[in-house]
Amino acid sequence: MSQLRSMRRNVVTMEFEKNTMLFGVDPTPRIVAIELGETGTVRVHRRETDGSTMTDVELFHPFVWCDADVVDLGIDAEKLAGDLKYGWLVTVDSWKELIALRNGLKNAGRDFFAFTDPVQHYLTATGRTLFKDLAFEELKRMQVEALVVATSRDDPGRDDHIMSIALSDNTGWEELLVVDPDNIEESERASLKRLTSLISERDPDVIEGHNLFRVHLPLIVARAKKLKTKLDWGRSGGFLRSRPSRLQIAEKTIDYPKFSIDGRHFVDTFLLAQFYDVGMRSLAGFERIDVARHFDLCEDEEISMLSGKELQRAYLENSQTFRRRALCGVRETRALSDLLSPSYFIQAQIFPYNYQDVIVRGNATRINAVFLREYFRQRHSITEVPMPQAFEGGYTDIFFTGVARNVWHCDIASLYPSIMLQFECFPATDQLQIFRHLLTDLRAFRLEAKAKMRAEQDPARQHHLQALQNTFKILLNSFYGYLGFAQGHFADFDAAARVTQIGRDLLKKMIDWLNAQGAQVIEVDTDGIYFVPPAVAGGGDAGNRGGRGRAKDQPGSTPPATTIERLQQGLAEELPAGIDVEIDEQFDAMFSYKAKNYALLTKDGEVVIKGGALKSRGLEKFQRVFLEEMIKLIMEARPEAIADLRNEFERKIRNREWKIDMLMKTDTLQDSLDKYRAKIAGSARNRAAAYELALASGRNYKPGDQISYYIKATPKKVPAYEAAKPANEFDPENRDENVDYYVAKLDELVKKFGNMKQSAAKQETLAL
DNA sequence: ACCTGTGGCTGATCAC
DNA sequence: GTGATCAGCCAC
Repeated sequence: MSQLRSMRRNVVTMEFEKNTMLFGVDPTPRIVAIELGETGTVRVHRRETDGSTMTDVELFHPFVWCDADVVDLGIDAEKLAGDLKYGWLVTVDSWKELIALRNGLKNAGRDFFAFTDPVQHYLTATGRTLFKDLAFEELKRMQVEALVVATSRDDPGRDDHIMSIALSDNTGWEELLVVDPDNIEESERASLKRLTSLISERDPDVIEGHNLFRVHLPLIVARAKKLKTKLDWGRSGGFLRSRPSRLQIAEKTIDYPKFSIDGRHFVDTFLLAQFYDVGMRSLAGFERIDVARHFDLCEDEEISMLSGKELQRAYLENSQTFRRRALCGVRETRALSDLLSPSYFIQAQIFPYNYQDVIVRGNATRINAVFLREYFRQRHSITEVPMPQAFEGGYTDIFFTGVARNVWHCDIASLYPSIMLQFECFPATDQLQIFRHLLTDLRAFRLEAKAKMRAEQDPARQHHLQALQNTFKILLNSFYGYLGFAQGHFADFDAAARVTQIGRDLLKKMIDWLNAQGAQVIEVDTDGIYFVPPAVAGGGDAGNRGGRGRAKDQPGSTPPATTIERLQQGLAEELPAGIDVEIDEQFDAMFSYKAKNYALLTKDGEVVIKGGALKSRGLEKFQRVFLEEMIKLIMEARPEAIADLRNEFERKIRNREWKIDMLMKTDTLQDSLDKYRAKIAGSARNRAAAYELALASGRNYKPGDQISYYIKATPKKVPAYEAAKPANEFDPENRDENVDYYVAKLDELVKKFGNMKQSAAKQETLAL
């Protein structure tokens, strides 16, 4: 009970959580799940304060927006306010009726718009959202992981079967179901039945797993089918369903079977890790071991890294190692979810989507859903999606390449949101001015949440406020994207074009002013400028005119605060009200290579590298490490040490000292293998190593899957895709990597970047 | 059925 | 060998 009370304390209700435009108009608290019920109803599951779950049966009224009256079809429609295209609303009394209505309208050739998801219908129509007044800790989250015996080529007669199913939940409960190797069929069936009854008993709101969708659920379903065992995991008894789905994460498209079950949510930490990495770009890979290592969550690395064969042996020996590995899996999944899911928990309180769907919907889609909910509430007509139109983006430029010393950075705080508000760049069709209101409120809320976070003493509440303000930040930044979102009902490409135009003009104004002050502008991207301050301002000279190492021990090279203030003040005077500029960082050196590609040496001696040319995953690890160390030497004005560095790397390649992960490359498959084959046949693309290996493997690779490979020695020079070999087939006892190939890569790097100093000096002489 | 935006760089391959 | 094209990844 005291634990319960402490959970409840983490519910921080703030004024802004009463904002109905953002959180929906209906305050019904503690809804944990919604599912379709008997005809015309939904079941609404709520968490009681004692931790139990109550189920209410509520009426369900799905709806369709039409562009005209439908009285001739014998259907009642409500005329909506305003004069936007979809000005009539037809409401029905059950999901069945909605499907019939949609078919009827389609057959009659009518234009209409309707959501496809019943939960979105219900939440939009009622203004409810999940999880209001609920602490994240009060959500019942269960973790699942099935380990399987892989069919090996050595033993083709044997089917895959489950070795174990590990389970845990956020109360700390754990259970491990191990299939008896001497009585597989019966024991496996019993394990699956036990799994189903545990789900029913412990009644989780959320079922979590790493690779839940692409690995564990399909596996469990396949075995259950074979063993004729039903998976009735629904809160009210429904069965597990799945359909193919596709997910766009930045430039990657991931195909996966989307599973659903009535009254509960599935959360795949593999997907959470993918989304996390879009912002951070710091994960080495997306297997659980990669992610756990990154967040320092590994319980026992050695155990986590057991190979499939070792694991299978441990299983057959029924060893303690096996049990530890199996449980370690669900513990890591739980820890990962603890870190990565709170932001989505908050978003589920805002957007009219299922928790599970809030995760997979894009930012702009979620904003669109808020627009439509508010237009629905005010019984206002809505637009159709506008015709897409290309528009220009941010201003990027580079004025100096090479090494510069004493580099400052200035940037405009939240450039696009500021421009949208200050210059009224709002969607022309937004007759209710939702865009303006939401943007204004979100900005105020974020400041409020930030201030409260700083003042908060309790770590748990502070954590919640951090997640909250971060969620607001992401939302704020997505509003500009929404203007240019082709599927947004209220998108406005002209408004988006105005935003970027104003942004480009502001940046150019700042550059001109800095140059006029005698500063040397180095690199510019969208909302920020790297520059060397004018000599009078800070004592740091432009570039490295005076030779290396000069600036540091010069008197006045650390500028008095007033110098920064003077420059910042001067810049501010160039800019309109509501556009705030800040000189936020200073660096000892900058290695400026190309637009969006540079490195910085911080005052603490840290090296920060930006840009695909310098740190892309498309480079092998040894290249990334070498580049980082070489650039560090260049920025530290020690270029004479580069030759030694190169020789050391060459020695390690020739002596085959590294593990293969230093030499291998990891590519993400973008197309399905069928599509790749078709493109090759039609000469629509070139062959590529990753796809050729995927095809040769015979395994069912899907878009989003990653393949690691290296280049093996071949008698003759052949294209990379012919010399590529999967990294997992690398034999450390009989190494066959092509050392000449990798040494040549090393030399290319030295040739390309080792010369940079010279070219820098040359440009500099010209510039000065 | 699903989908925020534009700008920029590189490596691999292939046609010329 | 050179340039064009595509795919993949990264900055903001």
